Amino acid sequence: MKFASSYEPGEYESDIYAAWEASGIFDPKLTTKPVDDDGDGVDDRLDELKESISQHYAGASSHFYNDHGRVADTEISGRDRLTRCENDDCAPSTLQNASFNSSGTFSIVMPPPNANGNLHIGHGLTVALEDSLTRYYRLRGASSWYIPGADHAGFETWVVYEKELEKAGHTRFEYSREELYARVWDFVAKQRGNMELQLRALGASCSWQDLTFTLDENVIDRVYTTFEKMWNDGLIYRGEKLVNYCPKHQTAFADIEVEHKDEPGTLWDIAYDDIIVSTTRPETLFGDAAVAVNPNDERYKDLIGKYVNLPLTNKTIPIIADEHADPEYGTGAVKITPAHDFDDFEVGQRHNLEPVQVISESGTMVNVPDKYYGLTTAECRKQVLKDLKEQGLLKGEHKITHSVAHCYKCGTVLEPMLKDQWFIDVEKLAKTAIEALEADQIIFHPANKKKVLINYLKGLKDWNISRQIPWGIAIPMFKKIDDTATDEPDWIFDRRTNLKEIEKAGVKYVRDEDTFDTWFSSSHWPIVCTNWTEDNFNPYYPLNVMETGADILFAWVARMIMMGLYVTGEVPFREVYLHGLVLDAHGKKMSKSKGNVINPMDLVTKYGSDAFRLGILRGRSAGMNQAFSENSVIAGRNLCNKLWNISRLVQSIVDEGVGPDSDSLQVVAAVTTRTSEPTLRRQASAKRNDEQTNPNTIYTTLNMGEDWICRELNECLKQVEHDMETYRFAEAVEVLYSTIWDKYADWFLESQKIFKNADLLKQTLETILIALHPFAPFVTEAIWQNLSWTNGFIATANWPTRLHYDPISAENFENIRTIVSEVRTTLQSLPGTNNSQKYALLYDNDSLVNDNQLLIKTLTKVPSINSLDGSPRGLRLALASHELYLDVPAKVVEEYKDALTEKILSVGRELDSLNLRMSNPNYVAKAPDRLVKETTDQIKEQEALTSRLKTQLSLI
RNA sequence: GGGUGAUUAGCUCAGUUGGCUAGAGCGUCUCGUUUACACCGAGAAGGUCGGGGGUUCGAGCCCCUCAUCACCCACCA
Repeated sequence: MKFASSYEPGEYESDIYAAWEASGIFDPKLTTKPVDDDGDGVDDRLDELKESISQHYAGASSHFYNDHGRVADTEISGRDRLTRCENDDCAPSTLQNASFNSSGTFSIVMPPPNANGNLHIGHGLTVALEDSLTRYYRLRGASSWYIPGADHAGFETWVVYEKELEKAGHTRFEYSREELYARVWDFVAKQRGNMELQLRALGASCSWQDLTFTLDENVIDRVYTTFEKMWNDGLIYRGEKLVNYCPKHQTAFADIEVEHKDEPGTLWDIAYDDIIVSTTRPETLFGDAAVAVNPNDERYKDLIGKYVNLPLTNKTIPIIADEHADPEYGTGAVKITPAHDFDDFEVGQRHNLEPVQVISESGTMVNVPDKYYGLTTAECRKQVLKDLKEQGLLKGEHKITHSVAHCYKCGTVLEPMLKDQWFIDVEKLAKTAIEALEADQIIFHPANKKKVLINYLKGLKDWNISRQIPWGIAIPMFKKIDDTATDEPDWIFDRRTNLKEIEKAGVKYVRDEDTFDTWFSSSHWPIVCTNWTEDNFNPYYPLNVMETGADILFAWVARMIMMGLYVTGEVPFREVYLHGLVLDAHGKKMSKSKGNVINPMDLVTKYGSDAFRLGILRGRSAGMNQAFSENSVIAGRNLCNKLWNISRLVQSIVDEGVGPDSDSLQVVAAVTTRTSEPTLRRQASAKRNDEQTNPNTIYTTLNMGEDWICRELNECLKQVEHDMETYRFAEAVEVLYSTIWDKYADWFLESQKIFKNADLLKQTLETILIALHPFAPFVTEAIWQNLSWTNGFIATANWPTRLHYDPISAENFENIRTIVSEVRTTLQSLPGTNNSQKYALLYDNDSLVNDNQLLIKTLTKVPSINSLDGSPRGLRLALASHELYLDVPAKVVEEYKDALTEKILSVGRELDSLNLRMSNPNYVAKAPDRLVKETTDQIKEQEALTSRLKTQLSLI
């Protein structure tokens, strides 16, 4: 036997992944280049692919048996079969995904992890989700394409690199842009590779040949094309605007990158001659252009239009009226500093005030009296306050809480700074996106995010795409330096960003040193990953689904939608699945400072990749921030080991060579016949169409347990299909877990220790292995490779078709289960230990029990099952509506009396509540007949049970 | 200030358009080891579904209200 007694993931995972990767099964069946030999304008391979999918649905079986006991006609074509079986529970459900149905493809892109970083827990979740989807659709026959990516992570990487520079005693200012870019490129190249290995360890079935790096040439090319188009369309403009600027990193940010935090601060009252202004930033007073008061503020009405002296300077500034001033706040008078405050900037524009920049890009004071020149803002504030105090101009000081903008990376307080930057006019882009969203061209999971996104887009401001960091895609704009060429535009677009200076029509231009905001290039991700081009056939665009974190809904998803629509005229994806944050076991955010960070790779090493995937999907739903603990990974590990041992047992039975043809089975079958024979016997029904599975796998169900497991597996498949197509991953895992463990192992396999129907065991084991494969790819493949009768990879097997069974027989097995459970419960509640080995089970003229003695005996472990001779004795079982007794001495029965009385009371309570419901005339009149009948039946059942229990009690 | 979500067993969470006695994993307790698995088997305990009101024959689910928590956006001189 090849199977060890427990599954050790470490022994299999890397070999399995290597085999998958080498075989090329992760690459899509279709490329993006069309083949049209017959010239009908449709890609020929699409037809083939669709045909193979139809074949797959058909399951190529010549007969099938449905739940109504009829054998269907032979030779049903795939398509017909699909239609006919839709409501019949005998074929896999029709795939819900619209684009899958039309093209036979499934495409998904990976949100690119930082090329030179390590994967964190969020990546672990992303891969578990995306890979489960990919593998599911691959098994369903789609040409599946999971496109991996690596991010140059412009700002993140730059921050890391700059720290390295600092450590080495250097600064960025010692190098040119070109030198810095080259150095970071080398730095990243050296660090690269870890995360790609980690993706493999997580089992990501992505197409490595198509890995896209965010600085790949085709990416830059596409980004430049879009930029050029926008430039020509007038969507790009250069504006001197206030931007959030980090003095430490010396770059501007988009609004979205700014982190606001509530902090304690001070509001100072400062006398500007006759008027006292309130400010939290006294040091910026040198940049003041006015004092504003509310036009309706009676206190200051007479001062409007007058001039006051600006303290510590010899400047005078006007008092103006503006709604911006809130009479309720502070003194009601506010100083206006257009160059260093967003609101003030707007006030300044309204009143034609000249902005004066008093803080430099490195965060020191400029354009101020010599005394203050060169001080940092903090030093300057101190000095200004001191000087104001000495002059008696500081009139008040109030402690307040206000929100302050911080750099999301280093925490430095951001400085609003007046800068020339490239902006995108987002109005039209946002409008188009909103229309697409409102027309439901994209389905969101969770659904409410659509509304949230529309809300965001409605208030979107123009997008600053300039960044002053060298690590990124250079902005392809050049500024005229030749002043004599007055007819030429100041700025021109040109792709030659490898050159610092260019010449065009005899005029010299110099390149803008800035790089693009990474979100600008990232917004092209679905376009560049799928190789979408203007003139190309591409069955993979739009993507079927975009899976990413809910936290970057605005930063990324919104921009991909706008850009997709702008560039391709189509939405970039049909559906969006957003996952929430993975929190620690107590629902707290993971952070280095709290020390509660979980490294996914540690868990993979400890418990295996599958265990991690199962564990992180458990209990998780779209868009929710949810806790994660090692316990759920342990549960996943246990399932893998369980499955391994299930397979071990099945293989050992198969090795014994028993099957429907063998003599031994005939003997067993003879003593375990069905209580009810189905009207027609199904036959040769489970032949598979794929040569990767044994074409001789044919089974016949021979007893109730076998029919029952087929029914349960069908039900499980149906649920998993539904869950996958509605993105309910946790539910899919849940139903697989309980089907495999609680049903397949605990009942079916236990019963197969007697019956040993090898062909059915093979068939059903394949079913559960394939169904679990999307979630636990390694263990299912390891088992598949170890089983004696399977061929090829399970990763490319066909999704199971429904199993055929006798429904009446399947239902009868439930009776056996009830009997067995009650025997077990009763025996355990009797006084003493090892009761199961003490007392025999007695039955009276009961064919179900008579025919299944061996099974019941095995499952309950009672020493014997005997026909009752003479009058009843011992303890009568009550819940099962069969006349059964445990052969227990009178003395023991006596001790069971209390338990019995309690049981009668509890059944009585239930009966009361049922009767109460029926006594309500409105219930009978208004509730659906189905429910009323159900209640009536229940009352009958409970009454019968009560009377049985009472009889039992009276016997004692 | 605007918005979104949450509140169900000791812990973490399911509970799909309202409909059987509200489920799972982990934890707890009892019993069990003749070879698939102790990463196991059999059983058990544990919830007035955040509070209050309403709609309904019927509410964990729908409506109103209150409370608590979390997150997002805007913004606070």
